[in-house]
Amino acid sequence: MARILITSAIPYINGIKHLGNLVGSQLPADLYARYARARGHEVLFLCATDEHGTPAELAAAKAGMPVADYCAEMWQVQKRLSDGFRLSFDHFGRSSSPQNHRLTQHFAGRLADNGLIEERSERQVYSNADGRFLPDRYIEGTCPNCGYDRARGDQCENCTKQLDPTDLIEPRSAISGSTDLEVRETKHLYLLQSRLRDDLRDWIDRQEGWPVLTTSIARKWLDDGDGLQDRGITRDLDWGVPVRRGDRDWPGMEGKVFYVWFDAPIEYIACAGEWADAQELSQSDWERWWRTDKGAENVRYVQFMGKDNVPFHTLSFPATLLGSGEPWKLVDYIKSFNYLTYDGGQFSTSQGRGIFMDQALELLPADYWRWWLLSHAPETSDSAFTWEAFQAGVNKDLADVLGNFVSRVTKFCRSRFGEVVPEGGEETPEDAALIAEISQKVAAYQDHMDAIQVRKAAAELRGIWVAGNEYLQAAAPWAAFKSDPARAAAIVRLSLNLVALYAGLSRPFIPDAAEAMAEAMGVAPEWPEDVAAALHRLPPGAAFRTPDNLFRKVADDERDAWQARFSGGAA
RNA sequence: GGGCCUGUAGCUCAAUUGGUUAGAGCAGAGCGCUCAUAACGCUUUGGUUGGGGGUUCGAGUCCCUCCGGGCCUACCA
Repeated sequence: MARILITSAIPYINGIKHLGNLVGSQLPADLYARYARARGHEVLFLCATDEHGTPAELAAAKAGMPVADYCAEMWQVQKRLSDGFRLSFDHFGRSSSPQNHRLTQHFAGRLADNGLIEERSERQVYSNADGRFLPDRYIEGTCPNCGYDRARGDQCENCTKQLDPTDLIEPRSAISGSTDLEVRETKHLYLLQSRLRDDLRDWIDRQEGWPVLTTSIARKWLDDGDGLQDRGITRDLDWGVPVRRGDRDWPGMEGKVFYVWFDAPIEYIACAGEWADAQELSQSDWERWWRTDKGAENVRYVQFMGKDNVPFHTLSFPATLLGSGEPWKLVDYIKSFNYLTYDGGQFSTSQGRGIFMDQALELLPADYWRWWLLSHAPETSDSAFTWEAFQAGVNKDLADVLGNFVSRVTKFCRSRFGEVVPEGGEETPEDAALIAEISQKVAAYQDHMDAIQVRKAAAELRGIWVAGNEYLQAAAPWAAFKSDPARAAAIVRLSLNLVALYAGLSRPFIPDAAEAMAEAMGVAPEWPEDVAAALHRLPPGAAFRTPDNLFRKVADDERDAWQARFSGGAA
């Protein structure tokens, strides 16, 4: 029994996320959270929307809404979709929460008190037409290197040369197209991460077993060029956490907000506060997860994220926590993921290419997506979504191997013995061998889940399902029924127990089907800490219900129709 | 340009970190079963581990080089 704090990278607010986003953070985090709870650990699983920054302001403007209203509405949308995918967050918060405002300002104050924040003057491009400063990538113009006329202020996408906005020929606002731009002087706060470089490196070096993806990105940032760079943590925007030094004003910083990447990770902590408030708990109830002086010293903290998020979670956020000088809990394990590609290219929000969470749930129930995405999680390299593979995977694994097993067992029993767990018959060495095999496979499954090896865990779970079919085929209760009905009863009894066992084991991956299996067997979907005992769990004579088929198959023509529909262009 | 990751059967992936004959699933072929969603089970075809060179008793694994794919490169998040 341990205490495990789990956070998923918080999804940005400006629209519905696609399946690539989902499989890179929220879905594996949910898998692990569900597993940890099933094993009896105390879990706090948190996620939230990431609401600040320029893209949120622009998306709200495009929707013709005040940004606060837009975010509130999009939070509702994302919450509903999270529920649809059965993401079991203990709380789904918002980075715009009052709790996060206070905490972000608190951290800034602590960092300033510790000499880790510096005010710097810099020159940035201001658009008079848009009435705002423009981040580099929101400035377009002609590339001085290759002549491409839609180069961005940070980099030319055509020749990949890195640019400064002032390098562009005929620069214009990417938002309005206006060329009425000027360079203005503005002051910003910088977090002096460079001073924490050695502390951060020591901390990274102490970690064992982190994915190569995680540590290599962290080391690259620590050692690249002049080493870890200081980072501006404020912006000239309206929407965000107002810059304050703790609970005091910050002279010279009026009208500015903290940079979204400064306040977003802090929301992991603030979200625990939101959770406590929502549950009518006290401050100490969330602090025991986050403060090592208040109970968090024995918490294991695991983060899930896509690879693009790694620098902020390995460096910036730890710098914030370490630099505060306060005993905040640092992450113990960072599980990072590569990208899921769609039919050979990138999922693209702007081009409407790929499948988005709302669309996915219109096509098929959550379990189909959860199973396929998790069993193909991009752990070692980018992995590809194709409709052919998706169809083959869900049809074979879910409908044929698992669904059909439940169907053949329950329907055979119903037709020969009725809808009750049959009594009588001796347990044979064949049965004992199955129990031993399942026990061994469950141990392997648990090892993979403990190590957060998602694909290996999925493969092992599938193997456990397959073992049921192998057993049934070899034991052949339909043959035994004619010569030795008692033996057939024993085989069927064990097989029905397998269905109940599968419910508990499968629940982290496919929670709805697991519930259906458990309900049919008249039990709760519990984790089999003792497999042998679990396989004798159903009392002879107990009633069960033959469930509807757990999974339908994806037909070739609907696969083709979906492929055509989601080929892109139709945003 | 620099850095990181990656390349294994037609496809998707393993391979206990240098150790026997490189393994699974899917797809293909054959057989079996008839309880079941034409499902299940058994058997089986299929590999010069991207090419070349090197180190080693031994290389998918380490080194060099070439070729291909991907990502990151710090003011998008």
